[in-house]
Amino acid sequence: MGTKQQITERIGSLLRESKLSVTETRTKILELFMKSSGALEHADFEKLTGKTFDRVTIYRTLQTFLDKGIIHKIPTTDTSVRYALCKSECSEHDHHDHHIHFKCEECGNTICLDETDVPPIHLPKGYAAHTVEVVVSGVCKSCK
Amino acid sequence: MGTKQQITERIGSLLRESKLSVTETRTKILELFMKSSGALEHADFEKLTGKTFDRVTIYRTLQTFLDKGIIHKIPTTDTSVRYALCKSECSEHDHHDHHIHFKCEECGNTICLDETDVPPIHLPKGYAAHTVEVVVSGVCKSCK
DNA sequence: CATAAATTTGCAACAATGTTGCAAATAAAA
DNA sequence: TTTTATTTGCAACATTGTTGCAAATTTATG
Repeated sequence: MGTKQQITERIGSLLRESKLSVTETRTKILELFMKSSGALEHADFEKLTGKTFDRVTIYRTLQTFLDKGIIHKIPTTDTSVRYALCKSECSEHDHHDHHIHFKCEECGNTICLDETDVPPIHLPKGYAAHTVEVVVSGVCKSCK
Repeated sequence: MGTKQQITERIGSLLRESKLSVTETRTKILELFMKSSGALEHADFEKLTGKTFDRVTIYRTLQTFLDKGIIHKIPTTDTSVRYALCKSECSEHDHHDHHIHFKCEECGNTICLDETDVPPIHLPKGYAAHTVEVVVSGVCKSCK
């Protein structure tokens, strides 16, 4: 994981690579992503340690990160929106998630299973697939 | 598809089987589900032909149908919630969707691909799967 | 390092979406 | 037909997401 300072430096590079100003909000939000194992939703960012950020700022920051391919959304069956950090293969114009998502029914956490590939889906004739999203619900390692 | 009257009768049976009163709202909403090929969202129900139903009634009706296993939700990456009719295998206490969902990036429609099975997912050790949701985005038959 | 230019933030105001309690209306049971 | 149970619609509210704009912060420039 690295020291606090190393993480801050890594975040700085990430933001500069994406041609974004290095600001307190962006740094804090990325820190939270790196610290937490699972996917985050909007509410998680409002209770950030110390200073609280305006809801609007958080919405805009998350949207910016989505645009730049730094984070991705995870599909849900409710109105909540969950976000997770992208791996290095993702970029602004070529944004793929080749992993599946797992939502634990016990603890409620959603995590990216990076090692588990999305299986090939055989669609009926006439359909062209662009992206495939897989969300598995069940009981996770920790809750078993 | 059958005549209007046959559909109405089928809807009546479906509701009675689920131990629900046969009301105008429920009938109209089920009619809309049966007429439309794809998944529906809340807004689609508000502009129902003729009489308009209260938003609250629609929310409650959809929730009731979910509880009874008449419809199911489809995961999305935004805040919208999409619903589709369940097939006969679904019931109140045993609710599976063994098909995948396809969202067309052209026309915006979401449809259930009933013939396309969900492939088996090989999870890492320690994870127990309960349900698997697959949503494929791309271009559908009609838009190609 | 100081200043100018560009970007980001926070506030206010609004829009859209979802929820709850309760009385009136409707459907089912007697 | 009358009684009982269920459903509906209204009002009021809670939550979530959006837009314009001025103040604050960050980056670029001399």
